[in-house]
Amino acid sequence: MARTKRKGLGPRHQKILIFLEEVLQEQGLPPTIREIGDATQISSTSVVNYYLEQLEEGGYIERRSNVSRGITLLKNAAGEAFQDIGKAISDAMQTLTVPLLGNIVAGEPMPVPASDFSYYDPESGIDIARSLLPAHESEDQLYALRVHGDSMIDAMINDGDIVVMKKTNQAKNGEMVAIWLNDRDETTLKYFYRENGKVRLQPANPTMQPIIIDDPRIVEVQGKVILVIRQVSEN
Amino acid sequence: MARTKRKGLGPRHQKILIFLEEVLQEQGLPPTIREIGDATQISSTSVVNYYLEQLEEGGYIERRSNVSRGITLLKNAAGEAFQDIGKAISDAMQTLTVPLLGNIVAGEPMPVPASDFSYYDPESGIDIARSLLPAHESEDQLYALRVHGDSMIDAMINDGDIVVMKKTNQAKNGEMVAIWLNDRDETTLKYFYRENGKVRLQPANPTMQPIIIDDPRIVEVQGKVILVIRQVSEN
DNA sequence: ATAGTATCAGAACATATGTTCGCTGTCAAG
DNA sequence: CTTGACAGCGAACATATGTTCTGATACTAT
Repeated sequence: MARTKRKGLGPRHQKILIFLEEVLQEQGLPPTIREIGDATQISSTSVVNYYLEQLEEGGYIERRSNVSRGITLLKNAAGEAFQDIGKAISDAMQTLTVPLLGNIVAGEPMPVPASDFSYYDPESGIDIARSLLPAHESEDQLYALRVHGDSMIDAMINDGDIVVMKKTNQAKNGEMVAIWLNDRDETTLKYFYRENGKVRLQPANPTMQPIIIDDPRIVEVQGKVILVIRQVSEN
Repeated sequence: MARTKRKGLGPRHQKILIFLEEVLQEQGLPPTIREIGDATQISSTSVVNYYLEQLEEGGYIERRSNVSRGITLLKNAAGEAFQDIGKAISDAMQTLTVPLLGNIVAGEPMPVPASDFSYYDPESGIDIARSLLPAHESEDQLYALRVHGDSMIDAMINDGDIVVMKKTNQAKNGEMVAIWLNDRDETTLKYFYRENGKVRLQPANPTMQPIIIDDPRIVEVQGKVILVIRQVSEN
């Protein structure tokens, strides 16, 4: 009924992408439609626009409408993700700042973010390379706490360590979670296992014995441990 | 005869420079004159232009005439040269890739980089945000090892943990170092103290007893521990 | 006070730049 | 052959954006 649909990138798409990469590298400023046209031997601005629309659909670029030079390169001609020129976006992609909300102190409930804590004033933050985190962690569910004292020694966590947590109320088997024990008035970090109606809390330190909780209602999951960081002091 | 000449940067110059830096970081696209005006409470485009001219004279920015958004930031408000937009330099500044050289296994000497290992082919690397490291660590002295087994439990280091080390042959008191014990044929991580001719190796776990070495010659410092990272598995 | 300069506003202007539309040519399927 | 999707051109249009001009205000050295 018609011509076969375009499969991949035609030579003009590629030319445009290559030119975009070049210009961004050299000028630090995205080109105009007419500049692209000149560079790629496309005489009409509408045709350039035509290809830009396709590239945007394909996820290669991003455009801001009615903004001059409002083109952002996302993938290059080879399809590799392109570190955006001039943007720290790639920074934000590679490193992630997790708010340091407070301290874990033995005998006190540990700080837990409000259910919506997307806006708040972090006293300070911890920078974590994204590659250290599980792939899909959404930034706004994470927070960090600093451990004070030796109360978490059975979790192999030392005084001064930083734990990066993910806010959650339920634990899956095998996850390390922060748990508030109603009957003892204390917070601990343990591996969580639900076993025929009971809850087994397993210390990270394999030389230590688990705690078996008969009544699951007295355990309250505060969050899930994602990462532990220990900065060994310089002294 | 007239008003005293402007000396340095007025508050508006600074506001503009700061805004420029911000926008470039976040948008990756220089702002228009009107956008600058809005952001800095300058109601007239001519006034913005006025300040931009001054900033250009002062070498803070560069402008391309008759080009929309043709502003390039050269120095920031503090007068520091601004990392060239469009370079991944800022990436490299904030995150640092430490080569993962191998594993620590009980009873085997742990891998130590050759004295010059600036060029080599890392099988893999660990990304660390610079802010997690002591300020002045030079990148090429660092390497990482993964701990296998429970042999480092007395150092509060678990199976699977990653230790970031700095290559060194001598330890200062109070530093946590990797030590090869000649007489026992094993590597351990301990806090190092030299005390009247003897060496005291203190486990990180405060519940455990130190090792006292009478003859300092049987301890061989392999490196110094900078950071310990534990990625809690997802399962 | 007076003059001269720096600072600022607002408008008018010029043009740089994105958007839209009509029209043409090609090609493959029906 | 006809049709319809694709590719392309050029012009017209709308507006986003830099530039310039006139005038007002404030401040300071003379």
